[in-house]
Amino acid sequence: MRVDAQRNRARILDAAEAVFAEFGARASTEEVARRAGVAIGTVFRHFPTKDDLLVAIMKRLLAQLVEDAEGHGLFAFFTHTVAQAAAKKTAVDLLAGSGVDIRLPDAVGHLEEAVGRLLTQAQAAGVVADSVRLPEVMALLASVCQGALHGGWDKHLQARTLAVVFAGLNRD
Amino acid sequence: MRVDAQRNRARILDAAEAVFAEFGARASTEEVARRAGVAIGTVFRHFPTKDDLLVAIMKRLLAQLVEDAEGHGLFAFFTHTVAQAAAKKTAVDLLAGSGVDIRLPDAVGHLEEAVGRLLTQAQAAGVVADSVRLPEVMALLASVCQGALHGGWDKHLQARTLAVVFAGLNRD
Amino acid sequence: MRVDAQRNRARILDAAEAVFAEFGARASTEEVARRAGVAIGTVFRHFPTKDDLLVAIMKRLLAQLVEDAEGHGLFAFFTHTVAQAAAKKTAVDLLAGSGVDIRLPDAVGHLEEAVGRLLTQAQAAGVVADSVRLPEVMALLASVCQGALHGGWDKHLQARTLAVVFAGLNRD
Amino acid sequence: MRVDAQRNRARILDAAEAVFAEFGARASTEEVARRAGVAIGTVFRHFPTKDDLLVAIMKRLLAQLVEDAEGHGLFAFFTHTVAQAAAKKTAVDLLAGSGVDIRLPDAVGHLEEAVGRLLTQAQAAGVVADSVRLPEVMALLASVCQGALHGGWDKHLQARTLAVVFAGLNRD
DNA sequence: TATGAATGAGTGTTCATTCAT
DNA sequence: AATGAATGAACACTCATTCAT
Repeated sequence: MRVDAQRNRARILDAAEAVFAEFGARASTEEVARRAGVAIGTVFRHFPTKDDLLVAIMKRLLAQLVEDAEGHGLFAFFTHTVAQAAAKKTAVDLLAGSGVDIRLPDAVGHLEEAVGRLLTQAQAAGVVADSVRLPEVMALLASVCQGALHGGWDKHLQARTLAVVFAGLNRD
Repeated sequence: MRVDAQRNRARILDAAEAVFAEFGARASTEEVARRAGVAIGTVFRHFPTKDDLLVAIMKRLLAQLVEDAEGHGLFAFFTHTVAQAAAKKTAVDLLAGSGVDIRLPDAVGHLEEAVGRLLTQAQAAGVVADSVRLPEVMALLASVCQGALHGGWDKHLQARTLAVVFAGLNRD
Repeated sequence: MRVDAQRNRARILDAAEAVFAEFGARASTEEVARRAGVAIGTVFRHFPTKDDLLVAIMKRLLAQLVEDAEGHGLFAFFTHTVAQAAAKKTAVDLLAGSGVDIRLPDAVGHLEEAVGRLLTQAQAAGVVADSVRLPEVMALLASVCQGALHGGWDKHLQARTLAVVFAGLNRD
Repeated sequence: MRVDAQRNRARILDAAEAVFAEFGARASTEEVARRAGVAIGTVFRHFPTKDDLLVAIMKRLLAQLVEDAEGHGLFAFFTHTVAQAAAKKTAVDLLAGSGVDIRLPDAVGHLEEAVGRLLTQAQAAGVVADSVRLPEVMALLASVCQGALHGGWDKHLQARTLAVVFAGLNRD
């Protein structure tokens, strides 16, 4: 039974990620249940509140970002993350706080650590100026992701925009 | 009575701007009416649809931005707009499209023209590289505004982040 | 000023007849005002209540029926009235009492008198059996009008249905 | 819980039939819920739209008519149905199309078949002329029901009116 | 533990009616 | 007398959440 429950939890998370990515955080919990192939009660058993569900998604997405950060350079990570932004609509949306107030100190902290490592490497490699600090890097990452997401930028605009940011990081 | 109606229209817009800034676009039209000191029917007489109200707010805010663009340099305008972002939460939020689908080609077009002029001036003055084009400037403006808004950045972080962007624009 | 008011009253009645015929009694008073080229307040000055307006229309339509009754035989009047039913949707609808409770003893009385005269003539001419009384004639008239109206009968079905009724009146 | 749901569905239908019969199709869904002893959400769970509820009532009533048609002669069925009309106000009202646009081809088709059988029998028995066809029989049935319903006819007037119709059917 | 029916507060919107101009 | 802006009760419908089965 534990196994089934675990499987259901995962299914619900997957469904929720897809549904919220498609319709925004205003999508109904019923729709999530439908997509997960589960009754509405089951969703609420696993996540007593809609917000709990959103928080859980966020945690997964942030963990995914941390994983992505391993094995890339800072600029590659930036580019990759921005490109994914539209696909992972929810993450950015939720970080952006669409109605829901979410605090995820741990998950965010881990991401900051990961990006911090990339920053240090980039500075050691001389591609980012020493005066740059982590907060503005995180700020720029979040900003450009949101811009890319909501603006519907094409690849070309993404590239041009990131070029400006990278130039700015390289030397300011 | 035209005068009173005009006054009410303005009051409703002010109230709506405040309410939507505080609670997001999901705030109820009733709350707007309450804050405007007006019956719900009056809101719907002036704006037959909640979306009409949101569009009207957007138009005002974009017009305000256009006005702000006159008489500033590009970087000053950038800085000022980002600083205002949190105060004018709605504008960015709506541009970001939280649920509501809004097309404002005219108003957006005017803003682009205004920023385009600033860009040309900045390039003439040699503070922005000639390779920079308007689309990425708009993209960066929107991005950083959203970042500043949702991330709750303090003045210091705003400044550091913009410093990177300005350096990037200056030379990339 | 009296003249203008009278003109407005007539315009409102005309508009109301058209609007209610087109959209049913659920049409809004605003729509009537719009079609009459008059402000909503003017409608309510002339007819303090929507029901008052409906009653006024009914009176006009019944008076029209009385006029139609002059110079026709009973069967011709029947046929003509049924054919008009769809065009004069409201009359039948209101007689049918769609929500609104209306008592129009005088107007209905006059119509009954007129039809009574036709009945007497028809019996004198031997085309309607002597055993037939006015109440069932009125009942059949109202019934078939409603049927024709709501059923969307074509001319052919109208004719066949009336043929049965006329045969029944001729000899029962 | 399927059982409880079924019970609720039935209760809602009963309540709706009563409420719409009493107040017309303009009665509020809330009133139906109240009379059914159920929360408003339950009504909408079973009938996602007010129109769905009206359609469901219609289907039930038409099915009832079909059932009534079994085991009666045409005239008896006519008489019985007209007498019931006032009690089953809604059916006629809805067939009459008060505002709501409803298509019930199947249910109506079944009723036509049933009445068609009665007609054939009546013609075989020689009480209805061979020249009479089903469409005008249906038309007369609907018409007289509406007349009886909205005119508030007493038993006596019903009988006299139907006598004319039956005479007309017998020989025209 | 899963189900899905039930709840009911809340939302956007309409419209008859009132009333200040 | 006419205008049309304002009112506010009412409505159809949604959805997060609870709970009986």
